[in-house]
Amino acid sequence: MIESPHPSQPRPVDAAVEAILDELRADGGRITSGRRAIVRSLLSADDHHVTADELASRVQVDHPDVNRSTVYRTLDALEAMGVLSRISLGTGGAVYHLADHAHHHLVCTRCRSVVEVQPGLLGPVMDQLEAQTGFSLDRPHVVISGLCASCRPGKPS
Amino acid sequence: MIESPHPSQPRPVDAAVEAILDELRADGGRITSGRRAIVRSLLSADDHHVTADELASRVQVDHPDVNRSTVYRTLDALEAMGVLSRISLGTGGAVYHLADHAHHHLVCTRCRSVVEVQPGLLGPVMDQLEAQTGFSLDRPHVVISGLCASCRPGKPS
DNA sequence: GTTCCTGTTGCAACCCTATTGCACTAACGT
DNA sequence: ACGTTAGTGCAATAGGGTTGCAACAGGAAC
Repeated sequence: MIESPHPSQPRPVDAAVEAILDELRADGGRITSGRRAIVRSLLSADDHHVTADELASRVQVDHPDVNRSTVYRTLDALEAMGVLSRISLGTGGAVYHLADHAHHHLVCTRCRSVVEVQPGLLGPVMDQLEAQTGFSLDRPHVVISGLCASCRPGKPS
Repeated sequence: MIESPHPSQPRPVDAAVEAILDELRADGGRITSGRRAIVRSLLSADDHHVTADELASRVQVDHPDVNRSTVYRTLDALEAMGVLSRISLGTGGAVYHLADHAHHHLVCTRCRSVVEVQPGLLGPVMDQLEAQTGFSLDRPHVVISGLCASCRPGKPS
């Protein structure tokens, strides 16, 4: 990993990592190299939805000494702080994404890909559901399953 | 279990059990006492959402020799035939309900109670989602999580 | 009624995701 | 530098479900 030649212009990812770590510290938590690596990996993930296991594997490339249970515990801590959301996709592992990136989820039951849906679309219906049932809906965690365009019957492979 | 004194007027549950078993037979399957017990228990469940484990326990009261894996395999078979739907509630076990009883689900993340929502309400939004994303949504399996009225913060216990 | 083919079952072992108890380590306020 | 205490690695455990295999049993054909 080559560091930027312009330390006075930190990469946005680095700034975001430190911002989250600061939250963690402000919450009475401690900053360890493992946690820094986990947060960095979380932020630099291309797809915004990572499972705990994927994250552990990625982190362990550079930090083989970071245990899977540490990843789980760190994710728990970050979720408890509201920094990220844990989305349970039904089958298989849960996925995590940053909480500031709010949306609903469509997940393909065959290829397990996740498509994000703007929260606006479901808003009015959710309001109506809440009024009818007295539920307080968990809007960032809404998951609707189905078959994505490529997995629909009639499509090749 | 006392049988009806009027065998010419079978109880509705019995008729429904045999109807499902007939489907199973028509599909090339065989009818066993275990399967009959499982289907009967499924149909006489008061709440329409049973987990595989609950079902196994109920069946084993009268049929202790019916194994858990048999329950899973029978439920799989019935689901494959479209007789029932398996709903994955996120955390904890999946629940099953009859497919002819279509609805969406709100599930409380605290007490795990399930409230049914008429399919009509979400229909238009689902159409829109499908058009936008190319997904073919799994309408009977829609689950939205949240806190039910009794578990909302500020309520007693 | 018997036979035979094949679907079904019980059992135990296993998989996957996640959690936990415990002894040890290390962050960070002082 | 030190002490407190949060965080960590490790191994064991839990929950929910699946699977390989040998034995068993529907039920169509005779």
